[in-house]
Amino acid sequence: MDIRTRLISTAEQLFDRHGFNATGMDRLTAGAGISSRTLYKHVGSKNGLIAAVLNERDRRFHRQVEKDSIDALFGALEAWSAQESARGCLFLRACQETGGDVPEIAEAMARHKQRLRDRIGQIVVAEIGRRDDELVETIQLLFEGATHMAAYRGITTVDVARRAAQRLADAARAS
Amino acid sequence: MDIRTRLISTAEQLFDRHGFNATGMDRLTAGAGISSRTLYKHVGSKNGLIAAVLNERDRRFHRQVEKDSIDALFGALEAWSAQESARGCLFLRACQETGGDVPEIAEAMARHKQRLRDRIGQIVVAEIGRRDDELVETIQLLFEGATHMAAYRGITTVDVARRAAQRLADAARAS
DNA sequence: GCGCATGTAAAATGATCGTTTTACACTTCA
DNA sequence: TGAAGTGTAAAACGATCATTTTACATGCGC
Repeated sequence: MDIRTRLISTAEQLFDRHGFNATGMDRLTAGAGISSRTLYKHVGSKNGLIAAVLNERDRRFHRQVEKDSIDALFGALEAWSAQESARGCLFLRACQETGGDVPEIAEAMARHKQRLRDRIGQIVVAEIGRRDDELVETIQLLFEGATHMAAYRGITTVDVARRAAQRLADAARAS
Repeated sequence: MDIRTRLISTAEQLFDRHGFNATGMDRLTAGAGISSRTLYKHVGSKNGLIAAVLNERDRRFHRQVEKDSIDALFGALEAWSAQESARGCLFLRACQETGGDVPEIAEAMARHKQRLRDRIGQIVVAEIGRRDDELVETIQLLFEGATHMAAYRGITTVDVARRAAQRLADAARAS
């Protein structure tokens, strides 16, 4: 496997499991099996590594979440939570741990959330045949809620979110 | 003001603004205007301080959220987000930053979430005249979602969550 | 075969971490 | 009067932080 890929992948796991500040560079180099010199050649700094991890995660996330129905969207979230482990939104966590002071990290978060919103917007059109910004925001609320509640109640909460979103879409379709 | 109160209050602000690990003891002592010796006499350790902050926040939060209707519940969340600043759930953040490895912190989080759930349970009974676990979980999903979405979309999202919860309760009442 | 990129190992950088300790000042109450 | 309690200031603790540097090994194209 490519060095950069291996580095970013192990860093993602360590950041997710232990937090960003609590994960030192030595644990990252040891985990990836590379020297610190190589790490800095590839990502420049720890913040650069965090940003790289987020951007890579964003790509993988949206590949998995590229669905056209509410049912499939929350099915994808359920699968994601099951395989990646549910510890809340890593993008929000990165921003919170850095106080929102690192531009490359804050921008990665903003991009990620905007893409999620766009995707839900497309799903709403597919489900009810027209745009409905309030419904989009409500589904995003349920999605965000499920992401974080799964951290302490388990992934069964994703199913509850899915049903609620479905019911609200049904009501919007009928009106 | 009491020393301990002042310490916990300034620590809460610093933790919320900059994160737990990123806030050093010197910034905490300087912020509270006390010596490090006094800090350790009062809370024992940094983790002890975090736990104390969370438990105090839990008390204040539930005092503010002690409402009997969906409308008032989300109104309280809106006020909370406006005055305390919206940076996601501080209880979840504390657990995430410590990897869930500190019992006193993990327990404070669990207690906080259980109390929130109980409160929503009472509201549901008041609103539709009977228990409905699915509705309780859905409202908690919207509450949790609003808490985190407010961090990057502003507090207007709380209003969207309130309306969705209201509509779902109306539907449950009618069925 | 030479130069160059790319890697490693390991030490050094200076700063900052959480925590403890030493030494001293003030109040309170018996 | 004096001991106990509660506070401060400041230094020291060893550990760990992110980052840079020094010295050396490898493989590849010209």
